[in-house]
Amino acid sequence: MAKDRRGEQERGPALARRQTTRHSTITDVADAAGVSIKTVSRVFNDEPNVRPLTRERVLKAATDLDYHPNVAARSLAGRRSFLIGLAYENPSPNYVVDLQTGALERLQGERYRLLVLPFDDAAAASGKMQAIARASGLDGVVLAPPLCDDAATVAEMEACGLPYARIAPTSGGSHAPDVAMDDRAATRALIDHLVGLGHKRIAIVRGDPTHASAAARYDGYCAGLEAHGLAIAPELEVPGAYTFASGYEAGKTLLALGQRPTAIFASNDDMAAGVMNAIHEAGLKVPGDISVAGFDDSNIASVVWPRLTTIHQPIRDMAREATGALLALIEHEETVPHQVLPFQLVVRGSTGPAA
Amino acid sequence: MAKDRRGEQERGPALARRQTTRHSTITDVADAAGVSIKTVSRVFNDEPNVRPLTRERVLKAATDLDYHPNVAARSLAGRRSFLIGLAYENPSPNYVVDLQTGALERLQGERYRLLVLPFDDAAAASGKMQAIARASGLDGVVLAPPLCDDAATVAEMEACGLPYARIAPTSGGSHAPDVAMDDRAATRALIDHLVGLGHKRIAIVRGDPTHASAAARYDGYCAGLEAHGLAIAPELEVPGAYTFASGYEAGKTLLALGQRPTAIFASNDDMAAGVMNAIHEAGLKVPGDISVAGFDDSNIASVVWPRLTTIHQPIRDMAREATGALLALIEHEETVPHQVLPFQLVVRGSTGPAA
DNA sequence: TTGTACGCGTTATCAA
DNA sequence: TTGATAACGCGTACAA
Repeated sequence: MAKDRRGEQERGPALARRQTTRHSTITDVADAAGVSIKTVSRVFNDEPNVRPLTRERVLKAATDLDYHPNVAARSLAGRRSFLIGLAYENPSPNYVVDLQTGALERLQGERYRLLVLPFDDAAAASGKMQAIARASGLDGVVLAPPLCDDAATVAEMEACGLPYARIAPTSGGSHAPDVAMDDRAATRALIDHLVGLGHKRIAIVRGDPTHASAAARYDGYCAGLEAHGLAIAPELEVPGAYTFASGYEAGKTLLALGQRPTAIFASNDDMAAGVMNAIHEAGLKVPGDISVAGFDDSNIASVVWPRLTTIHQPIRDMAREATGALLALIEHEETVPHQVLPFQLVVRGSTGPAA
Repeated sequence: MAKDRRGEQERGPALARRQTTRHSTITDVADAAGVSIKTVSRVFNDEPNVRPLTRERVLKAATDLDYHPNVAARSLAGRRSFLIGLAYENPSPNYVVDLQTGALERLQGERYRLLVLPFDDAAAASGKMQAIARASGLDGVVLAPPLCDDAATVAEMEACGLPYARIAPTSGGSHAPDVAMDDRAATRALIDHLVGLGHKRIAIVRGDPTHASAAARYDGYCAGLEAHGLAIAPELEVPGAYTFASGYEAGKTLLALGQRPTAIFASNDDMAAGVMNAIHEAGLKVPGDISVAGFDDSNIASVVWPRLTTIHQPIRDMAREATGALLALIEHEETVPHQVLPFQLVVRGSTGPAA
């Protein structure tokens, strides 16, 4: 008993709103191919137990009818939305786009789509992730730093049971898969580079203390100095907030010192650009008078003058891998182990021999 | 006859996958409030004809049960996904994030969610918008430049009947609402500024010819020169591609000229940064030797040294308004008229008196 | 290897 | 102002 929907008495007033042609459904395809809807379903879900010939008939019918599975129906029946969220609170556009690009790369060719979830700060996200996820029907969430280190958010995710993965986390309390980079070792490599150029007074502009990466980079800085037998001078450590403006202020502070540093390591590129701005304003030259190094290798690093020596952080790669881990979790409920991706020291024009 | 779902014989093997608690449904709320599901539906859709008292009872029950409407079911039954796409092919992270921020601002508090749709170029998008929209079940799409000027894409959108809005379009053939800015007038304002500083040899680095904005800005440049009785010298017009690298090359070309310009207008900030890089490398000073101006007021403009004099383009505002126009189209089928948003000349350190 | 029948949680129709 | 009931299009047991 065919249900005979799709008769001539089509287009209820509410339905005829816009679409000129009714989209064909799984039933249409089944009828056209002379099979049941279950078989069509099997074909479109790559399930086994379909004869190649049958499969072809179905595919042909689908093509002829320009059939595309209805996402909403799939979601409802299958209890999954094929929607994943990317949550971040990072203020740097370069970073954000890298993040998105990486996630999207992994989703390429999959049925999953990406919803971007920007937050002003951890407080704005805290306690709301679950509600947002439910309101949007998310199947899972990728948490970028520093959100992924926010205790309240992590606790909430653990409690509500929604699959999630973290990018470059540094805090614990989570059973979620994650992809990270060794910020400490990377910073050490940068310090080694500076010391190799003859620098002995190396300053640091520290990152936003709420980002765990700030601590890791500071650790690397200290370890680097110690390894080379250099003293850690308190006046050469100035606070920052990972923003251009904070780097600019930090630069001015350092330039006002009685005995200036010969090199400044800014904990990210945005701050390094700010530092350089302050140096230029003071009429000094980079790297002639002072060398400057950043961290991230974001777009800004190759756009300022001189271009920044920095650490290339594989943000895209991390986002891609984290998304992959999330998919594995959602689809097979399997947790891929903690991954550490390699960094790269990129030497450009902003660092040179010590004066 | 209550259907008695939600009995004790819960958790089919496939269902029990993750969630510890079954989410309550509209039926649960209806039962708890002693009304029919239709009434609950009315309340949650702000439909009329519900007694205030009844409404309250429903709301109370919903709160008690932590009820949230199921997105998939809503989409299926209502034939709308509450999902809109933001399609762009812009390579500048600053621009992209502004775009997203603006769109999300408008979506704040609405039921709609945003799907980002980046494309490598117009060719990658051409002919696929409809398929993507269907595959993701989009209710509508916001097209950013230069995608919104791609003839094939526009034609496709017009043909398939999916609601869409355009940001700063310059091509025709579309009935969609759009929000724009007067690039020509803005460029004129910039030229006026330079002429006011005494410049007479003003060069232009043109934008990517596939972006219609490039032509508008060039027009403004010509109009500005003419208005001040200045000649348009062909050797002072060099091509560019809206990228940092193309600006850098253009800068070198202009510096190699027998008689150098005293000011360079780059058709966007990225190229202006490239031009400044070339000037610095040549050992010249900005603006002492040459003034440089950009267009967009993207993040890069306030991060290079000296900071760029530029045109503040209200990208966020345009994205917000375009998204609003799209919502109006989707919800009320009403096309809001073409909007033109104001620009702003931002004078910073990169322009100064002619030498 | 294939099909039947039911359920997913809403919105929409139409009657009350 | 309300409610019963039929779609919406597909996944999934279970039967064949």
